[in-house]
Amino acid sequence: MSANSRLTIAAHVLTWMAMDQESGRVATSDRIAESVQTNPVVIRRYLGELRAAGLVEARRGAGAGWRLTREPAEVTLLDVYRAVEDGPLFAMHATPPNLGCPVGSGIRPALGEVYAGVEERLRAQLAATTIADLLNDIRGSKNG
Amino acid sequence: MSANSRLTIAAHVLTWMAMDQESGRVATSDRIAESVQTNPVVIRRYLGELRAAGLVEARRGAGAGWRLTREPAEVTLLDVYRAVEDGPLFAMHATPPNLGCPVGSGIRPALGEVYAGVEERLRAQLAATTIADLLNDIRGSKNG
DNA sequence: GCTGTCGTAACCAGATCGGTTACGACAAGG
DNA sequence: CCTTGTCGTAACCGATCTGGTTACGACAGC
Repeated sequence: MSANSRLTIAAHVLTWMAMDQESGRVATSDRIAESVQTNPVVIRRYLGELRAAGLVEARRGAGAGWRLTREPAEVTLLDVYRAVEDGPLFAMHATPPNLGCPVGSGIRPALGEVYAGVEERLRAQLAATTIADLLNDIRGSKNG
Repeated sequence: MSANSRLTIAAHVLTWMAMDQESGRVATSDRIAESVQTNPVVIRRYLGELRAAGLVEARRGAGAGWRLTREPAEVTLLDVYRAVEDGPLFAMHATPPNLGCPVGSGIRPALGEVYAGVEERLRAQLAATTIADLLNDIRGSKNG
């Protein structure tokens, strides 16, 4: 699989913000980029998508930065997934198959049913974990 | 998501072979390519991966072609998935995060647990559908 | 106005994937 | 033995995706 780290990065960003918001400091793309170890512009691109999904908001001007719009316990990985991934998990043929062939015409609906079930389960599982869960997990393994 | 059609194509190929083997003709990459509507070399590449997984075998020389090595009812989509997809569904950071940061060091194991659970369910669901199921589905919707 | 940050465009590099051409390897059949 | 048809695979191209980087205008607080 073309391994996709977008969900990982986005979850990292939000978890970092959830932890950082207790410090009273302002979350900027520069500080987040230090934790992810990448370029601030990359972080701003992710934050832009998260903002479009309503998960974060930005303040501009001097002393600008980012803020979570919801409690970390109310943001699930499914919300994050929806924010940064658009297409389906498994795609159909890039160019249509031969519809004159029984398999060519029938394989897409047949696989479509399977894929729909798989994705539904996947989403349900992602919805079962929140940013707060991740934060607790991180703190728990650190203390214990 | 970088929509991946590899599982779709591989399942198409195997389902086509399952249907075609009843005709008594020889399955060649050229004939399969007609149904998928792509280049025969592309099909041979897929068949090469499926052969490495033990799902098909090839005969060379004149009158050469491909054959399924198992009954279609004994080949699941999980077998196909394993044959043509290698990496994990969700990847971790391409370049490691800042391990000096609690989130940077803790996010990977925390997400790793979630991802492992998701993949396990995904595999279980793919294992529940066989090539024979797809073929029956195709024939059923055609007749009904 | 000065300053710091966002917002975004632009370009590059690497990886993945399908599409295509080409050519050697192989085995059946005449 | 040689012709034939297919496999097996390398090589190259182009499209797409993603991250990395530079650059610069927009914005708001001081």
